[in-house]
Amino acid sequence: MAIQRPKGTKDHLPGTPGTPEIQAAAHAHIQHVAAQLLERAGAQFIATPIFEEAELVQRGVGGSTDIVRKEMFTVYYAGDHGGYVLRPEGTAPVVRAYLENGLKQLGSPLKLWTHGPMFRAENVQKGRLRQFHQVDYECLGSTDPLADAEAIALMWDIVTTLGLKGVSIQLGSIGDPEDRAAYNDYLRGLFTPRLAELSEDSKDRLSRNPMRILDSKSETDQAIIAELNVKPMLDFLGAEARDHFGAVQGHLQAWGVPFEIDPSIVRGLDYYRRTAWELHHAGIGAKSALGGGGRYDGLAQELGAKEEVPGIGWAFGIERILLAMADEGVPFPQGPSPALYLAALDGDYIPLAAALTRQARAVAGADFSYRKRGAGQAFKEADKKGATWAAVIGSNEAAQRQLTLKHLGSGEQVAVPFDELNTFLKENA
RNA sequence: GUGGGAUUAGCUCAGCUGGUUAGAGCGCCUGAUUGUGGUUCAGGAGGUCGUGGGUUCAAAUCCCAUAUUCCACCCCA
Repeated sequence: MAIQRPKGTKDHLPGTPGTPEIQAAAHAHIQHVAAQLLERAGAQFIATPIFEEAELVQRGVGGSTDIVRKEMFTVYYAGDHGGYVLRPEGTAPVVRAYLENGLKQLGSPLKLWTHGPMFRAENVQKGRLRQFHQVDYECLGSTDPLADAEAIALMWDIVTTLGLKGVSIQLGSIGDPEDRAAYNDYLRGLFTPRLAELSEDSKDRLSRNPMRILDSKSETDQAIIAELNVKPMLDFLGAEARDHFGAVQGHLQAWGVPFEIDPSIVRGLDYYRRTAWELHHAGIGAKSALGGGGRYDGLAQELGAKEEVPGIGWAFGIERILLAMADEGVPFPQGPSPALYLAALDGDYIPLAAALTRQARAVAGADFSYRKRGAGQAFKEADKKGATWAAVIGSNEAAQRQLTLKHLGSGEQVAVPFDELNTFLKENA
């Protein structure tokens, strides 16, 4: 094997080899289901470049995050440009495009969705790739808790429509920036005297992001946390954030969307505030998050907008959805299979088979053999291609100007004149 | 970035303590099959044994490095 694909990437293949994670048709299915539900909800499709100015990611995602500190793919070209980055997530680019193109003119709030590859230079393990694919939804221009609840409900509708049963929504609020600052101060005050006892990771967390200490996997850390009787973030919410969080929960309950309050939820990107949530599934490895989202009312100004554009959005990982579906044994639709397969019994009739096939493609999937085939071979090929109907063309068919179509599922045979073929396929494909 | 396991045909894997032309099943191609598929039978293609180096008369097998992958940590989708 001379050249291999880069570490942490997957080829999306036709057919059904290996896991659904690499099946092109399975990826397309997820996108299709998401597209349908999101567009029914009024979300409009938007696509942004795969690469962006490095500064967009640094300011949007946040300089203290692991994404910016150690996971950026930087792109240089022959010139003195400082470098682009392959986008690691979708929200900052969508907000950038909204601001740059004045999409406010389309009305407010504006619901947008996108999908495509994202890039993070991480170490690889199951469900964790360097190029992965996300479906991304953003609702810009509203601070209403209805926007939050609707976003969460849409995500829930997509995973349940896909057939997943084992998904849970972990919902929390990280408050407004001043609430979070107060909580971080509280945590630092609590943990600093115990600094020497904390794990190495948590010593580092104490300065960068104290909330992360709370879900440390270290037993000694957890013992200290239990001993200190740490208050949850939710106790520090200001009145507005608390009311907002309560309203979000109320809407979800009214709509029958199940969720669990997770007071320790911490999202990895700096721009989040107030509502934050994750979708989890037990069957996809150590990282059980299928996706997550949150509110990011400060992001637009961080990117240089003069006026604030409140927003809320989420993303889920298509590969992780596929792993979850495989874990539950949820079936996937396969790639395209023709409604009709034709083969000529004699070389003289190959042009006729080709012409009829092309005619049939006006109404249905159709394919034919380039070579003359024996009748047995013809049906074997048709079967292998997953055709619904198959027929051979020889002197009889050519003389009578009709096909004997055989239904490969039932074995039933039907005589269909050439000029009624398309009508027949339209009704029976 | 850290620690551990794995890597032999397209896929799943066998290959004993080093020994001559590296195997199986599935899949693929051809034929039995100049007029009816899923079955069966026969034949065939496909391998730098992840890569590079070392030890040895001799390496898929032992040693070192490296790549990829899986598991865990960090952390995210």
